Amino acid sequence: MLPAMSVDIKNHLTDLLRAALSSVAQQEADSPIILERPKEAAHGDFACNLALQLARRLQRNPRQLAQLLVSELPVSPWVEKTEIAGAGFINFSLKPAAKMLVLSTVLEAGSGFGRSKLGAGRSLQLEFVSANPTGPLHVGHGRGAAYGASLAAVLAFAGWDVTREFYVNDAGRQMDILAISTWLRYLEEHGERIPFPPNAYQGVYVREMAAQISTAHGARLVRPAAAVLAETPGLPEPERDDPAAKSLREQHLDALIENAKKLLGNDWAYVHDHALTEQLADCRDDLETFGVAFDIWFSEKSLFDTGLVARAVARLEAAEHLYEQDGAKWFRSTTFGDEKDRVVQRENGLYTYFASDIAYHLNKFERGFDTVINIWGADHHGYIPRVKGALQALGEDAARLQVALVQFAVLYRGGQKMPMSTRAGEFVTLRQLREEVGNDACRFFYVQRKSDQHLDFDLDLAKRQSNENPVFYIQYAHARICSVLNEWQGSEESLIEAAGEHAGLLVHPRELALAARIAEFPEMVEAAANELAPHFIAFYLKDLAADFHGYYNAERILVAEPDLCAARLALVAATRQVIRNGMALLGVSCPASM
RNA sequence: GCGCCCGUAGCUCAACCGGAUAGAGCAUCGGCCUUCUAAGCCGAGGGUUGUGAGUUCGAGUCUCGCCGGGCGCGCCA
Repeated sequence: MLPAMSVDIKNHLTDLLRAALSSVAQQEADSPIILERPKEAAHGDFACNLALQLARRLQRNPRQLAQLLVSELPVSPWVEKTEIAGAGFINFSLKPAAKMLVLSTVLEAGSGFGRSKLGAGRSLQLEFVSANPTGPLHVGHGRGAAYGASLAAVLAFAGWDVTREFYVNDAGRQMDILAISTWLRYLEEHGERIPFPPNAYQGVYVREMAAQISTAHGARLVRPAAAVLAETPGLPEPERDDPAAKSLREQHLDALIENAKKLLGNDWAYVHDHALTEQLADCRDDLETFGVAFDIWFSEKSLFDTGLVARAVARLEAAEHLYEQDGAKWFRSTTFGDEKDRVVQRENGLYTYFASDIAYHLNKFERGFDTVINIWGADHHGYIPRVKGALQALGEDAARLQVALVQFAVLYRGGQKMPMSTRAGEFVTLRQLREEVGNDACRFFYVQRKSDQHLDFDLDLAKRQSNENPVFYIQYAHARICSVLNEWQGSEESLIEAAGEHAGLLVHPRELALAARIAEFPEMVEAAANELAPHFIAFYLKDLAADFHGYYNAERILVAEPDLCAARLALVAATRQVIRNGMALLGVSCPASM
């Protein structure tokens, strides 16, 4: 028997071409050789456009060059024929046995099939979600979570050493607003009615936290409301929507916070931390249920506590990238291609969010990751030049930072766009979405689009348990295979044996197509990793399932001839394995029966 | 106004450093279950890839203009 498992057909063909190339044109021997899988079956199993690529540099007719290359190709036991087609493509057709080599590979590798060394163990940090812990995650966060988790899985499978990180914005004004919102609701519970500001957090979860505090501390945190009200400027009329009114409301809220801090003393920190802990726990629980896990929850506050923010700003200052204007410190980001310079330290001495973000990114780089990837909402795209600029100014190689932008997801129900105003607290939470359509459909729907493409999330479709729903289509293929293997009741080992010995019996066009699809999986993983595009996997799985369903309907698997039956079982068992491996990357389950 | 992203079948979207006749699903129409799960399969129709030029053996893909849509342009986070 031939050493089937050790042969990777694509590499094999590349080697053949490389050899031919060096004898035809020594000076071009290092040119990249790309093998494609032609869409058209008549074009063989692999196609190479090498002759077309090199024709001009070598000043030769592409077809003649292709002819030359073909005549220099070493003989291979796996190649049936080599043809020159079209403008100068070299098309390879493989012997049926060569196309089935992959079955042994899949069955032996199992859940490891498709694993790649592309990343070569290089360290990579992936930061995603990083939502403010000021309320439940909504459907927009869900897309970032699903995309990030799938991408992390793909990159890890492709050989990177991946660290998944959530940046916790626990230091800013937003957290203070959450704390004041909680305290005001608490006061309401105890009969101290202070008008609840329209720009505070309106959600029911705030009342829930207030109730928790009441349960634990009774009325201990009640302070006379009049004292707070007396020192806070009045709110403008609710109808007013002009910039001045908006500004007044923000001032009012800030004043409330300041007064509350004074009134509550240490209890302010208690309310603040309670709210933070609650929301963070809720967020973590939400994500975990969604199959999204993080290795590190990185606190923004810790950057201030360790002095890193001040240090980063000082370093920028020492490198003369800062200047003072109107009492504030500005980073000259225009030097690095930004539209305008940015404030890092305000007139009141407080650092901006940008300053802590510089510190955070500096910290990421200092931790030594080879590559740092941020997943941001597309509305943050204008933020990229200033962060990269700051890293450059600090003497870092900004190219180590990549930013993947995720567009918004828009929910549709009954063909109608669903409103998602966070202000009114009517937004759909990730939790609601998950519970409505289920984790599997949720994860899959989020990643079946290119991430930088707007996503229309059709709730009705996601819930439908029918052929219209791609998740079920793939899971159904898996369940069917389980059912067949169940019926057969043989051992896994015998299938590996069958794949090695009888795979040559598989010559039906659908069998060849299915095997070719299976063989493509490792390439899809690498492509998805390179392009940061887990949606490749989603599309691939749909194609794989389609190939299987077509085969299943056309041919019976459990046939009387034992060798043919075993070979077919090996083929579908390999299909099942690849479905599992692919679905695992997307965080979608594979039930054995449906 | 400036910057970034997008425009592909009736709808939602693919298209692997530019490759051969631009592909799927849904929807529409016509077929397939006494046999391993019909949540399936087979077939048909449906396109000047917004538009005009350019680059080259070759452009949905790259460059420029125009048209249309989204987002961003705070001492907010």
